[in-house]
Amino acid sequence: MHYWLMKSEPDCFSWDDLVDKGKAEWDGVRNHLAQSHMKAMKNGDKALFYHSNIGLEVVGVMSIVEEAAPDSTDESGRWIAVHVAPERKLPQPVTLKAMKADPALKDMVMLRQSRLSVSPVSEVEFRHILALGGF
DNA sequence: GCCAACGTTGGC
DNA sequence: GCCAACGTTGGC
Repeated sequence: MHYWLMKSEPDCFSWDDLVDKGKAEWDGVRNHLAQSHMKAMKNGDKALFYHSNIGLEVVGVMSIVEEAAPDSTDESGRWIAVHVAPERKLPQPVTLKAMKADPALKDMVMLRQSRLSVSPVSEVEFRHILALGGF
């Protein structure tokens, strides 16, 4: 089992949008490193859903329900997407500020490479964020 | 193959 | 609205 963090701008696609849909294609990722992370995802892996630009916080946990397949929004055939489903909403969102201030999270890939929209999270980091979020 | 110019992302 | 980081493009 591996853990990930995936960013979305909530005015484009939010946690509530994902809950409404029940399952969604995580499409539109056009960065090779982010793509390689998505290709490494396995069914059952967990991913943190992070709201970028507006909110700036981790709001919930998703699971990967379909592994990498061609991105339906891509006509070139070069890009892939995975499908995700909501698992649980965090009782308390975990803000970027809180993550930056926490020594236990100082090595998080998303903090080191802020522009990367899909990044790996260690199991320790994942559990720590869930604890901060009220689990 | 290098590098300057430019575009995009994302935090502030 | 600005700017830093970083990816991409195109001229040489």
